[in-house]
Amino acid sequence: MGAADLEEPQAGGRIVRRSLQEDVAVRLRDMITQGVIPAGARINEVALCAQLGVSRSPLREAVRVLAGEGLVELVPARGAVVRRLTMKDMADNLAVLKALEGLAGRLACEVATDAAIAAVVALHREMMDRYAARDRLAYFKLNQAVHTAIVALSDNAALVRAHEAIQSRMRHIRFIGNAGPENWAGAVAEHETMIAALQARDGEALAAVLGQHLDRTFERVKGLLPR
Amino acid sequence: MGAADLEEPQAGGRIVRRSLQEDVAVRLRDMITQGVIPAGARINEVALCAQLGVSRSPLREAVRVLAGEGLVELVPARGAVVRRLTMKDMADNLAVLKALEGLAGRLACEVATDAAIAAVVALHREMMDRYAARDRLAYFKLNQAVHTAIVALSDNAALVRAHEAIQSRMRHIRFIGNAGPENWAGAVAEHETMIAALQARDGEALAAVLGQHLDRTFERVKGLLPR
DNA sequence: GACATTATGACTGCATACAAAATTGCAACC
DNA sequence: GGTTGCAATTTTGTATGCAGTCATAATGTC
Repeated sequence: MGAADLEEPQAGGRIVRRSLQEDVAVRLRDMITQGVIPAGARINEVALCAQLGVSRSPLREAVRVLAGEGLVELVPARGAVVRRLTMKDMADNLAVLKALEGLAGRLACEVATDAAIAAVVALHREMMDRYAARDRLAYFKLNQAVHTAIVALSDNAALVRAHEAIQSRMRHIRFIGNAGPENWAGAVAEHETMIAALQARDGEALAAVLGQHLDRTFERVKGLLPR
Repeated sequence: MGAADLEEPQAGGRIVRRSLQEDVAVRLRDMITQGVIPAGARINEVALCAQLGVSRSPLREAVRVLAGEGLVELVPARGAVVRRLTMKDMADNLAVLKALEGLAGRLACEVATDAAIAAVVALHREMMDRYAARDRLAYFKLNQAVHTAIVALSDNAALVRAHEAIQSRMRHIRFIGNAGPENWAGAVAEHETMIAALQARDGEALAAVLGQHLDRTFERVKGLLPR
């Protein structure tokens, strides 16, 4: 898993040099969302180094980046621990997410170009195809991509960053929630409504349905949390 | 400068073990907000290590944390660069901040205890004292503390974190804006209105005045930005 | 048998060493 | 005059070593 991503060939674009610690950071984020490293677990440096085939320096530095993002917590003399979300944390994050996506929705309807909206719609359609094929992992990734893309329509980098920070913290819960027998059809229907509001450029409606969608998502994954 | 902070003695509190990289991170944040390391500047590791009297490991790891927070940018093979805010970045951040503080204001009026509100009012009064004494640095710090405290009243950790992340990115602009001859009295008056709304537990009013305050703050520091 | 104490092992934090890449300076060339 | 090629130096990225700290198991005492 983790392959078959949505990377563009970027023929003429700027050349990208990547450092080892960046790759490690990406891998660690994936491992956390997929539960390979469970919430609350300590990160054993030497063990992970052996597994990933890197030395401790790039791993430690990658972990520090995740700490800054709030994905892990640094405990002195005890290393890094994957942050565990309580029910309240989840609710808190969702409240913030609602505010952010609401703002994003309103801005998107105001400033996005038709082409950009069309691109999101295309993403949505691809997601629907995956739904039709019952490809859960692909659906999950495209679902996240759609939300990220809608926020990106706002053309507000700070908003994108804040949104991504919160999303990455909740991604694990969503990941396991995605595997369960929740109301998949319901979520899909909400997405249809979202896209309709976006195409109509009705910011208020989009903000409202995004909020609703988040509330219901909360309901869907609620049972998976401690306390 | 940087001394005379508002740290509690924490006599009975839990013992705090601090690592070197944490201290370095704190120092770096201060250096960035105060412009000791200017926006857009590369961070020279060996030079900073010599200045701070630490080796490269803790410095690099601290820098990685700041990168995760979005304060600096990691450029492969070229180290870390202090993120530079364009006018648009500033506007973007403010839009998000408005959404966050609006949410915080509404929540605060709903859930905060009277004692907690009283503590914020006390902070506000101390800030007013500093204003009366024209102590700009102390005023600046207390001003930030008041905003942080109001957000903290919401009892929403995710909100606090998101707010802090954005605040820390704008802190430098505010710092230099604080030194200039802006409309200090106006800002102070807005703070009075804020506190009044808080004491009245009028969430909508508080959200509105927080938004206004942010807009005007933007006006005040607008001229200090590139482009 | 339960509890306090000590000893052992594992792990993190920091420092340092080495390798690879980039910046700088200079000279040659078009 | 400006650009290009090259070499020297600086700087970053990665690996490794060592000391301090924490967790756990073993030991001894009541």
